Amino acid sequence: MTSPPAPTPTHRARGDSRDALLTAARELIVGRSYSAVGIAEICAHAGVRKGSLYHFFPGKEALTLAMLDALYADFEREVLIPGLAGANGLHARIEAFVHAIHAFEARMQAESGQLPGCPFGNLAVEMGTHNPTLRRAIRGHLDAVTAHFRSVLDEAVQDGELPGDTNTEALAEQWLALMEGILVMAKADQDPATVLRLGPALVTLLTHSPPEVPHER
Amino acid sequence: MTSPPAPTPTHRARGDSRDALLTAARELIVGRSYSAVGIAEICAHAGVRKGSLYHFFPGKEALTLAMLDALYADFEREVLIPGLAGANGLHARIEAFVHAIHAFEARMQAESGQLPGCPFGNLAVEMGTHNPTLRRAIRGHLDAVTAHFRSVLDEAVQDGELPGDTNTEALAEQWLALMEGILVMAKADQDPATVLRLGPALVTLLTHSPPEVPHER
DNA sequence: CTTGCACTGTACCGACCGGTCAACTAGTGT
DNA sequence: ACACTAGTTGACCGGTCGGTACAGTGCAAG
Repeated sequence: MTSPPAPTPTHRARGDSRDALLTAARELIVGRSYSAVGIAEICAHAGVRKGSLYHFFPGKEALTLAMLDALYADFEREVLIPGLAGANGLHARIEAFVHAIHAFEARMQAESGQLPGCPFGNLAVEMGTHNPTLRRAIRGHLDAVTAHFRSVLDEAVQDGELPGDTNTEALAEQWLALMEGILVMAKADQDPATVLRLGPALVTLLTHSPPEVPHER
Repeated sequence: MTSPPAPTPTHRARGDSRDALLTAARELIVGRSYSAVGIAEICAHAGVRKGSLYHFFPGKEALTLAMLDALYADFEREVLIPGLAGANGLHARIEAFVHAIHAFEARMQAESGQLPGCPFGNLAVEMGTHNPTLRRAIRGHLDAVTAHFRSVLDEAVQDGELPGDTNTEALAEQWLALMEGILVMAKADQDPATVLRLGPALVTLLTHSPPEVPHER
């Protein structure tokens, strides 16, 4: 423990260039988009030269992939878990979640002047048609979000707030779809109030889950 | 009628270059995205030289604006009106609309190999944060779609299918948001079946409109 | 002290971006 | 026959894109 405070075998001259690149890529790509942000701008924002970027990552796509992993981890820890587990009852949890998203969008707009919408949904739309690697990675993160939604719904079923035969898997996916749509609209408006205005739709969708018509086949 | 079939006063040597440019821009930009398609590619696809493009349009943005106007007009005539007015009853109309959207996405994927999602939603997401002109134009088209949804809901209220105090304006906006979200998910999946899988959420949302809780204030 | 190696800095690449320009072509009105 | 002009053409512009090549640079182990 008296040795220098570097647990890793590398020397790491000064500040971690890799982390700086990931942070810069996150701020810029989330604030704008994948194709609107160039390698040069990411490097400048991170205070790192291009050669270092290509030492740590094979290219822009790999950097973005790593950035998305870190972004999802933070989103899960800072928004998903506290926003969903904080309140009691399904209705209250939905409202808490909507307000957490609203707060995030409003803060981003205050900081950068732009309302970004959902970073994962944005990338899914942007790269869905011409970058299968990124598309699949994003799809995986969206699935992880759906799993969190589902556990909330399962709890609501156990507490008797939803019918026992509720298809929580399907409903969780619908929840995510509506959330993504709300954020598309908010981005089109560039107004965080749109999140609050459309939020009640989530309550309608989630508390009236199976349309009384049994699934005809 | 023995004169050449050109009713307009201009000479128009051969095929309309302007229309060819609009068609090419539509096919390419809808199939991929604004920034992924270049001027050169649009011109090549239209069989027109770059100089002609800049004769008819001041630039890429103006071309896209005109393309979006034509695209919305066609969408309204070919999908929105027949898809919504074809059936009787709200439930049937929703299902007909979902199937119309599914058919469009499946056809696009069969033709171009890519499932595009909603062209307007895509552009809203792509340009929302850094092209206010395009953003506002798209927002206008989305409003026009909402107006169509609302008239369907108003009819349902008049027919007694929805409560008389239904806020059809708010509900129409929620309808659009959910539809956009469904198309984001379908694009992330690159699978038109996602439209059908999530379609029932529209029925839930639209036939249970105001959560029985009166709007607390 | 010397060697090895992770990391950095800079110059450079070909391709492509949106956009400009002047010269040309071909119908139209007089 | 003439001039006018809408439309067309292809060469060209500066700038930026993602990515590459390679010579340093400084730390750590031998």
